[in-house]
Amino acid sequence: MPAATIKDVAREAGVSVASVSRALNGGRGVTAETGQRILEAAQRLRYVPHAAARMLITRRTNTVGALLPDLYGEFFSELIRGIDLAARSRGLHLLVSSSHDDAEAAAAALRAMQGRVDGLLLMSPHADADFLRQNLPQNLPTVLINTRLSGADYCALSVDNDGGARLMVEHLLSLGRRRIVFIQGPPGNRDATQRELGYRESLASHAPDSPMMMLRGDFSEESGYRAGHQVLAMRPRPDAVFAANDMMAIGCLAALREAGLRIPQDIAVGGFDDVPMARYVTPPLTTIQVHIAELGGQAMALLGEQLDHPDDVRAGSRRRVDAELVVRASSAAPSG
Amino acid sequence: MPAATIKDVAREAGVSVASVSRALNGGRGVTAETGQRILEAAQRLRYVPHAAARMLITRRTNTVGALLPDLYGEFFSELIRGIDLAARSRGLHLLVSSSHDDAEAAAAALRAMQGRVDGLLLMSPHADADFLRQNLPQNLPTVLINTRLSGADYCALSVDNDGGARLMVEHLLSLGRRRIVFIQGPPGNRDATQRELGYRESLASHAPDSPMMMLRGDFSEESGYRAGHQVLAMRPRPDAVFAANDMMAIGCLAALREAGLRIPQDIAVGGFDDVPMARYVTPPLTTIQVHIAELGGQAMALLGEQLDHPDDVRAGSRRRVDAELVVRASSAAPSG
DNA sequence: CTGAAAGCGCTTACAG
DNA sequence: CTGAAAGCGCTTACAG
Repeated sequence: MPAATIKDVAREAGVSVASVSRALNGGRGVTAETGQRILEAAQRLRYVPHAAARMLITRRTNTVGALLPDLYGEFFSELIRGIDLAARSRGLHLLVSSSHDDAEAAAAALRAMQGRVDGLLLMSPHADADFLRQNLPQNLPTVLINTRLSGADYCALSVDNDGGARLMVEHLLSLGRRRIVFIQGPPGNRDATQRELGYRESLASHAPDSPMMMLRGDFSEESGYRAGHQVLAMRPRPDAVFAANDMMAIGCLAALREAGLRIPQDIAVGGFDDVPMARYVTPPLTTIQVHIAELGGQAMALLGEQLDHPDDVRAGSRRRVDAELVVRASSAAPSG
Repeated sequence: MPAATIKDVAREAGVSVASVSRALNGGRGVTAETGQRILEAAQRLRYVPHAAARMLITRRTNTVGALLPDLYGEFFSELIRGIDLAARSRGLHLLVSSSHDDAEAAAAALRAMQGRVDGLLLMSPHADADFLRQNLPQNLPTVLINTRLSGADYCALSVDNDGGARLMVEHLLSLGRRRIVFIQGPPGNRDATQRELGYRESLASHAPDSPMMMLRGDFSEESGYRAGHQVLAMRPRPDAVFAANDMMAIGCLAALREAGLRIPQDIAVGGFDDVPMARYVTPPLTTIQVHIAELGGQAMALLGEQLDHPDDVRAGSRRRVDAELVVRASSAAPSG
């Protein structure tokens, strides 16, 4: 037997469908007594309003879409969880889509979401200004997460990579380290670039005499390991390494320890991300923690505001999620 | 300006809406020439069919729902990724919902999905037979993932915990270990119980003379650490530890090493899950790997079959995803 | 307060 | 091949 419709409820309660609709949507415009009768009838029939019909007439889907580059790994896991929680608390459903290999696939995913969502959370390497102009349905509330976009047409939210990196450099400097080498991430990667910028800025302003030293990496543990070997060959040897992410820091740590260096006595090591593993390597890794779930939650909050007040969207509004220094054993004063 | 509708396209192309619909849905029933004209008009207007209207009339949402207990952590991260990939390859959208603290919240989430999805992937601690009968919309194709349900009314998919645990025990036995202690998971946890069962079965059938030894744990690293101390106190000391999950194995490893035991020479340690960290502890952890993404993918495949052939649903069909032994340095022959 | 009716944007028999 | 029309299940002015 097919699911009950509003007609069935109306018949069961002996009223019109209009009254059923009113009773079930807040109960305004019906007497308490009719309302009660309708509610009971609906319960008896296990009536659940047909979502599509409601969407069609109200032009509201009560759903938000999340377009992400991937779902795998710590970062996305936390991000989507933050989004999910915030969406649920607003009574919104969450439609996810990820793993778009190229811009065309991302565009298709974007199109496919059209009409299914009231708003969009978008994080994509393809999301430059052109792409958005081409593919984003106009008037669809959208919040950009961690995109490289600098334009002022959309709300955007990102991690404070720059500030986080500065925290790390200042921490290392405060320990008395003066020869801090930076292991870069993949060229063109936005996070990596911003973290490097923070390193440069902080060093320039707080220790103008300290040399800026860069080693190439690609975020992989292996590249960190290789960079570790390069560090070993540098003369005079750096007294601290700051890797643009934890995995490289971990690889570097391994290379340095294999060579017999004591950490942090001989050389301090810092990373970025605070992956779960950071606490488990030997010695535990000093790093920068970002509250990713909060990133997702705040993005959802921003989107929620747009949904509630479509008129005064503060397009171009930017917000950042703070990063935080987590000191562990891999960094300490040279003496001890 | 509001989004273009099928009427706009019809007017633009100078045909009826019926023809537009036919042209855009496979092009059967229109001449190539008209079809072409319609396609161009649609493109010009950036026409995207209104999803809700289509759902309403076709009774198809082209969406599947995934109800999960959580989204956080390695397991769910991989699971949802496997689901997402498989869904996309079938042209299906993915609606997710998670973190239902109690049965009532899970029920509400289930109800909210009604009418929004063509099928359901369900993994929930609350999903016992009663719960499903009460809350699952009838006739909604559903695949249960890793539920404790033994009934024969639904398709179900689960991890082969039992077989995986047997692999580990057989491995340890093959190394000559004869006193293998098992660290249990949380009481009532299905995975934990099945893994323990595998331990018992395997020991009983392959080494009936070996003692069965159980220590209580709760899947946390701390509980593994505590269990490690208990292991140290046992006389004669076990020559191998099999923890019901990796985190406990890692905690146990720490306790044993702190006490000066050599691993694996003095005692071998095995875990279950193959979390990313397993490769990074010292020594790297021997464990059981489960292809979680495959679990998600296969669940989606099972659901896809039901969607394609609603008539011959093989309700009650069970399937398991294999587990695999990954040997690392934490286990080896006692000699070295 | 209540109901009849229009209409949201589609698809699909049904005629022509 | 093509179009007019019905209808999917709702909500919401509009009357009464």
